[in-house]
Order: sequence, then structure tokens, then C-alpha cells
Amino acid sequence: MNNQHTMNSAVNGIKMVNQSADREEAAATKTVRRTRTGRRPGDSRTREDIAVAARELFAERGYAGTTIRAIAARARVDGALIHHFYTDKAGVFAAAVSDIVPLSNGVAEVVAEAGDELPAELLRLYLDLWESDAGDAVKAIYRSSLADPTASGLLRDTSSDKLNATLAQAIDDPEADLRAAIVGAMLFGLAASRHMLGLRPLANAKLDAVIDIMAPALAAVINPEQTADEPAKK
Amino acid sequence: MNNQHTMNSAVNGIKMVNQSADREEAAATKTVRRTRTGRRPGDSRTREDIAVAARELFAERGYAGTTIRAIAARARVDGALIHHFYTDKAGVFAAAVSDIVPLSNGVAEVVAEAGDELPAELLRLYLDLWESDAGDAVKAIYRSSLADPTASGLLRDTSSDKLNATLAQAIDDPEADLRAAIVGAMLFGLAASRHMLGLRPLANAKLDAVIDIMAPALAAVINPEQTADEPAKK
DNA sequence: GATCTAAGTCATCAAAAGATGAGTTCTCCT
DNA sequence: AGGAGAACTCATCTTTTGATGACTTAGATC
Repeated sequence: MNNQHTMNSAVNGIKMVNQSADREEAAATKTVRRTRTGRRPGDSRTREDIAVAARELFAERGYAGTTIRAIAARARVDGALIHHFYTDKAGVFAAAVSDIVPLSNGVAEVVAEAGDELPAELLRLYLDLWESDAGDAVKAIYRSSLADPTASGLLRDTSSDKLNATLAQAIDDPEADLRAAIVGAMLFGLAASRHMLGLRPLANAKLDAVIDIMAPALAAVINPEQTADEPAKK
Repeated sequence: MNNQHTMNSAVNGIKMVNQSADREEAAATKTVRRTRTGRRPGDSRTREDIAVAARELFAERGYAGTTIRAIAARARVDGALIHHFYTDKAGVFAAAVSDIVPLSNGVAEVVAEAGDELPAELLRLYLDLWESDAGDAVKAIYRSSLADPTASGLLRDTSSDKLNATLAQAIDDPEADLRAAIVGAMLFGLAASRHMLGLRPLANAKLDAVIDIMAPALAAVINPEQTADEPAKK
């Protein structure tokens, strides 16, 4: 009886975001009693555990949506330890994201070697990246950049700018830069729809099927030839 | 001397996100003294003001990054009023986002009418949407869907599914659904890079230049013909 | 094996954010 | 005119969250 406005139909779920996985703190008290205070025996992998947990959470929920406590819970660690290692929330983010193998290396190689197959090879390289171990870091960067404009700087440093510059060399056109940027946008849209938004026909399609369809589209941007009009012959 | 870990170089800025525009509360006390308590004289547009402010902020900062207090400040309103009207933060989000004219209508029209010009018309329709008044709402949806997975449902309802279904009708191919999804992904990638990530050659390029380059790419996906290999004749 | 340092937890703080109830001022309806 | 109810603000509560300092335990080094 207390709902004056019934418009919040499809979005109610959004308020439950935080309760979803936050019950991981439960499983702490199992059989082993409890991690007591002081340094743990054996050699410690905690620091990396934190980075991994942070990377996953930033990838799932973005920067603002990720709390230090949630990271601590997932890494099975006290929150203070995170500050001990990484100082700041920003520090954790940097750590979670900094160890990405720069995409640009691979791109340079592909641009140099793959001739006619450049579009397909580029697609494979890019999509593989999103599905690799580095995928979480990539998602984390994009998710956070999309949510927090200030993080876009990192994005540019990490992938976009270098990728574009490298790619532009392979394009023979006065508008090479713009074309390279559009190629990047197409790749990003594809990966984001598939791996972040999870839009359906795309999210569960086979990689090769996607590449087969998409490669000619990339080729049309990379090789400006009969650009004037579309073939238009059904 | 207190920085044990120097890795947080490029990301420091991220911690300043919240201080950016939050100084809007200052301009409250100007010449008119102060909005005193009780209902304001004249007819009230406050409710819509709140929706507009919320839409803008959700578009800028995503769901988690937007606070009710920030909305209240921008709408020049007490925070409690927002609860009075919309109950919840989720309610505000629903309101801010619900009044979008569904994109699918326009798409159906374009698909039906534009023949050979379908790719270009589709691009224009879609990019115009992002630059129109509804652009903030679109950005808000995407930004929040990217950050909070639970909001993706709304995304599907609002644009993606219908757009794809409509578009798939125009594609004559066994993989029409997948192709339609890829077209959607390309459009999204373009708009997101341009309007959300602000990647540079794209963000300030002229609309027509972008359309000229991108249209043949869309055509390659929509019209499956010499799909087998790329032209490959440099 | 004493001691130095790093790893780890605990208790706690302060600020920010979502939420609420009560009170105030206006509009509208009869 | 005189309510009734809607539009508004104030003061305040409770959680959540980022952060800190003190304390405890283990590994390493001489």
C-alpha cells in the first residue's frame, strides 16, 4: 500500500546489487575455526590474492561500486591489510589494473605481419584478450572508465591511444586516424556487448562465427576503396 | 617518504571524482536569501527538475557513483523531497530513465523505408539519439548497466532486444540474429567511444565524416554477400 | 636464539550516504 | 472560508565505507 509510484518495475533489482555476493563473509568460520591474529604460517600469497580479488570486483562492479571491505572479504583478509599493502582505494585499483600486458605490442605485430588477414587477426587478438586472464583487468578498466570519467586517462594510456596510433599506420588514407579510432570503437563495442553487457545472441555465439561476420566490416574501414556508396545490389 | 608503493601513478585522479562538481551546493545562498521551509508558491516543476538532475548525474557518474544528495543539490531541493516523490534511490533511477522514447520505433521505420541507405540512416538515427535530449537517459542506462549487472535487464527491455529483432528482419541470412546483434554492438561501440569514453579522434569528429566511414562497415554485416574472404587486393 | 621487519588482525573513527518522521507552507476543492 | 492534502524543509538516525593506529605473529638474518 505504500507504493505511490509504480514505475520502478524493471529496476527494482538494482538495489540488490550489493547483497548479491556479499555473503562471502559467512564462509569464513568453517572448520578451521578462524584466521587468528598475526602473520600466517607458510609463504604468503595474500598480496596477490588481494590484487586478484580487487581485479575481479572492479571488473564486476566498477570503481565506485567496489568497496574495500568486499575486496577484503573475497580475499579472506582483513580490510586493514589492503591499506597496508596498497595505501588507498586508488592504489588497489592501480595495482589491480597495472599488470596488463599492453595490448599495443600484439597489435604492432599483427599489423606488421598479417597482410590481407589483418581484420581477422586483429579481431582474434582483441577478443582473445578479453577472454584471457587479462580479461578481468580490461573489464575493470573499461567499467571504471565508463563510470568514473577521471579513470579515462588510464584507459587512454593503456590501450586506446597506442592501439590507434599503431593501427593508423596500416591505413592509407587522409583520415587514417579517424578510421583507426572507428576500428577501435567497433572492437570495443563488440567486446563490451559480448563480455560486459552480455547481450544474448552475441554473448554465447562462437568466436569464429563472430569473426567471420565482423572481419569484412573491419576491412571496409581499414581499406578505403569503393567507399563512396554501398554496393547496393541486394 | 611514506609511499612504499609508487605504482599508483596514473590513477591518482580517480579519488577526486566526488569533489568535482559537488560544490554546486554553494550557490544556494545567493540574493534571494534561501528557500525557506514549506511548499513553494506558484506551480511546481520540482518533480521533473529532480528527474532531470538525476538523469544527468546517472549519465555522468553511473548508478553507484550518484548520490541522492548530489541529485538534491543539483535540483536545488532537500534530499527528503526525493524520497517523498520517488521512495528509493532505485525509484529515482527508474524515473530518470523510464521516459525514453523507445528507439525501436525509429528503427522499424528506417528499416522499412530506407532501402540501400539503411546503414547510413541507421547510423544517423542512432547517433542522433545519443546527442538528443534523450541522450542523457541513454548514457545513464548504459553507464549503470555496465556498472551494475542487474540493470542490464532494463537495457534489454529498452533498446537492445527490440532493436535487434527489428533489424534482423532486414537481414537475409541464417545468422540474421547474430548479424543484427553485431550491428547493435558496432553502433554501441561507436556511440560509447564518442560520448562516454570521449576517445579523441572520434569524440570531436564531424558526424557526417563518421557516418561516411562507418556505413560501408555496417553494410558489410547487413548484406552478407562476398563474405567468404576480404577483397584483399590493396 | 635475539632481534628486526614484514604480514596480519582488531578495535575504532569520521565522514558520507540512504532513509525517515515531524513540522511548515502552499494549492485546490467544496 | 476552511479544510484536506500535496509540496517542501529540518533535524536526525542508522549503515556503509574509507581510513588509521596499536597490537600480535611469523620469517629472515646475523
